[in-house]
Order: sequence, then structure tokens, then C-alpha cells
Amino acid sequence: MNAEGRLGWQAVRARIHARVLTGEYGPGDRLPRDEDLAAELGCARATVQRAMRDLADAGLVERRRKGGTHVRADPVTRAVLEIPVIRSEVEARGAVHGYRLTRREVAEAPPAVLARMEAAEGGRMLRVEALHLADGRPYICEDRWISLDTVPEIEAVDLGRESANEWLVRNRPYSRCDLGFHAVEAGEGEAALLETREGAALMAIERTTWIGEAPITTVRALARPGYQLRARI
Amino acid sequence: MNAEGRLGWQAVRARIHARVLTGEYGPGDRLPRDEDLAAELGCARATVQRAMRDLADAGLVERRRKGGTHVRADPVTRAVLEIPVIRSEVEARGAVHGYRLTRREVAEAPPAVLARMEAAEGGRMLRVEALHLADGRPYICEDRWISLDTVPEIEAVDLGRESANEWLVRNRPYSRCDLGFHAVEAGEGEAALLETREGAALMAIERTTWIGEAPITTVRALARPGYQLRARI
DNA sequence: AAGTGGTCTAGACCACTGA
DNA sequence: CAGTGGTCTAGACCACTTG
Repeated sequence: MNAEGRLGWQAVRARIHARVLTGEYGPGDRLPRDEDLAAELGCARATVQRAMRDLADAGLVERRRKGGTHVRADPVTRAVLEIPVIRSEVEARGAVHGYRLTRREVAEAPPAVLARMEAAEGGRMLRVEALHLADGRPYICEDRWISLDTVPEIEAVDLGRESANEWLVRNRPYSRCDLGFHAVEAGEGEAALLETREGAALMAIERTTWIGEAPITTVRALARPGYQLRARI
Repeated sequence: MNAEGRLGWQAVRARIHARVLTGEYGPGDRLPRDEDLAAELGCARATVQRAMRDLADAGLVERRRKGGTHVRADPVTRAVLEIPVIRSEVEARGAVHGYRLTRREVAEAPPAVLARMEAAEGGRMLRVEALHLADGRPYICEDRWISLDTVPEIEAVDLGRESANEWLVRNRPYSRCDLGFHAVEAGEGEAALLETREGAALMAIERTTWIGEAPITTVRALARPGYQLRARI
């Protein structure tokens, strides 16, 4: 609350949350209407609304018009994952970021890449492989395909100086992004690039972006052993 | 917008977003005050505020009192990961969920576990190992430590019937949760449990929860090969 | 058809923080 | 200390969805 006894939306959220925690409302139970809660707690309905939206975002309750607000029977953990540009990630660790372009060619995309882009037919694509370094040691290597139909300008960019990652983020915002994370074993080439041994377990991060329906880029990044994604709630 | 030309907050968000995309406001630039935007767009300030909060949540802009709203110089991708209870995850794939308790003992927590819990000294802990199955095949195995100081009741629960995962979610809500994801190679025991070969790359998910300052549980789950985490924006 | 959440408004005051 | 975002209110209307 603020000054005296007036409840802010966070306080309201805490009250409602507490009622769920103590079992006053159990999984599946219906909570009172916003208006009733507002009257009971002595605040405006909009304040209850704000609190409820937060709880719904967090996955604790479900809200439906006319249906009312119910405690989720099946709780989920919702975590916000922040995926920065690699340069920032490296620098945030206090390391010096390095970057090496290891391949650049205009090529035909294989079916797997087209599938990731949800594209039926592949136009011209730019394929880029690059290695990111932290304090001179391999950090992440990426294998990227960029649609030259969607982003023709990139053919003229010097990707040896600025990574495709950063150029795209700065110049080609996306409207949709698909992310996938899984574990893979390092192949021969990847092991060499990352200076690890073949068969080492690596975190693979796949990201595909679109602007409208048009695919921009799809990238498969492999992080050095020991790499962790973290989130906190 | 709704009926005629009145803008809802999503429309306002789209307008502002578009201005950033077209470069009208570049990285680091300051946007007009909410009030000015409201006047310009013909809506209430609260509507602009709603739109702006969304853009800030998405990582596109940064807002500070008195400082104003600025386009983030260093864009991040923010993805919401949903981590359901394993049973739900399996059932959502249309498979039958199975569960086997493979170990249960009261033990002393090793330093690594205490560190994850941010606990200086370890009280009594319950250690539980379990295997989750999807259609009878190994899906995820977990190695869990539960603080009996924080959750004494669990010593009386039959964890052969209900997984600790579910019991805790249902009975012991947390106030804080740390998540970590990384890739590891399967050890001998893990390979046997998951019916894969030693050295296979597995996704490891670590989760630790607290209620207030008191640690509840920490778990390290290993998913079978091929497991993917997905998110979409 | 009616109930409930979602959104909008106009105005007010508060809280933070940069100049 | 003044400017800007954050929140609260009271009331209105809308949109969805369930009985």
C-alpha cells in the first residue's frame, strides 16, 4: 500500500495470491468478480483488474469473460528468458568480444532450412558462418541463412566487420520469432571451431524471424560447453 | 482500433512500434512524452501508458521518470518460456504419463546442492530420484533435494504415487524460482535410466525454489535426447 | 440474454530522478 | 525542484461467452 491503508495493485495482487496460497481458493475454484473484490478491498475495479492481469500473466489464474476468474488447476512456471545480442552478452560478463566470419556465400537453402522458415520454395539466400569469441576464446558459432528476397541490402554489407546478428537487429526488426533450445553433440567441424572435443554436449539455439509472412533469417547457434541459459522469477 | 477511428492500446502500440521500425526514432532516441503522444493520437494518456508498458516489457523501449522514453540502444529478445508440470507436458503431447520413484532417502546435502539453495548450512533433506515416462518410454529423470526444515510434511507423503513435482506445486507455492538450462553428457546411470547411450547430449534443467528466504527444493532434471524447449514471440 | 472481464476516459495525485 | 512516468478513481461502454 501507499501512504495509509490504501491498496495499490501490487498489494491487491499479494492479497489475492495469499488467498490462493493459504488454500482459501484451491485449484479450479472460482474467485469473486473483480467488482466484489474491489468493494471488499476498498479500491477501484481497475486496480483489481491490474492485479488480476498480472496473476493471469504469471499463470496463477485464468480469466474468461462471463466465465469469471479461476485458480489454474494446472499451474505452470512462466519464465522470461532474455536473449541479448551476443556482443552484449559477452561484454556483460566483462569479457572482450571478438568476431570472425568463417564463411559467406550465396546458396540454395536445403529443405530443412526452408522448413524452419516455413517457406515452400527457396529464393536466393545468403549463408553465413561465424564465430564469436569471449576474451579470444571461442564462445558461440553460428550457421545462418538470410533471405535475400526479404533483405537484399545485406548482400552489400561487410559482414566481416559487423556480425549479421547485429546488423539485422539494428536494421531489420521482425514481427515474429521462433526459438528452440536443445542439446546436441559436437560434430567434427564444430568441435574444432569451438576448441572442444568431438561428441561434447553443446547447447543449440535455433532462432527464426519473419517480418509479416516473409522470412528474414534462421540461425542455429552452438554454444561452447558450459554455456547456461538462466532465468529468474 | 475499435469502431471508427478510435485507437485502442494495441493500435497505439503498433503505431509507436512502426515509428521505431521505420527509423523515425532510432536506437537511443527519445520519444515524445506520453501526454503529447496521447494528444497527437487522440486518446487518453492511460492508453499510451498501456501501450508503452507493453513495449517496455517487450524490450523495445526503456522508460524512466523524468528521463522520458527512449528506444533501447541494445535490443534484446525476450521470450516467455512455459514450464509445465511434467505430467501435463507429456499429456499435452497426447502420450500417457508414467512415473517411477527410483530413490528416496533422508540425507545430508552436498555443498553443491546447498550452494544452489543459497543455504549456508544444510538441515535435514529428503532426496528423491524419479523417472517420468511418456507412453512407457523414459522421458525425463530428476534428482531432487527437498528441505525438510521448510517442508516437513513431505516426509509423510507417498511419493511413489504422486510425484514430488506435483505435490510441491499443489501444496507448496514458492515466492522465488531460479532456472538454468544447459547441455550435459549422459553419465552411465543416466544413460541406463533414459535408455540411451553414455555420452549422449542431454538437456539439463535445474530449478530451485524458495518461499521467502527459506529454500524449498532444488531439482536437476535430465531430458531424453531430442527434447526441445520452444518459445515464440 | 445476461454476466463478467477488457478497455477507454478525464482528472488527480504520487514517486522518482535528472538538471 | 520541476518534468515525466506510474498509479488510482469513478464511470461508461464494449466484447466475449456461457447458461
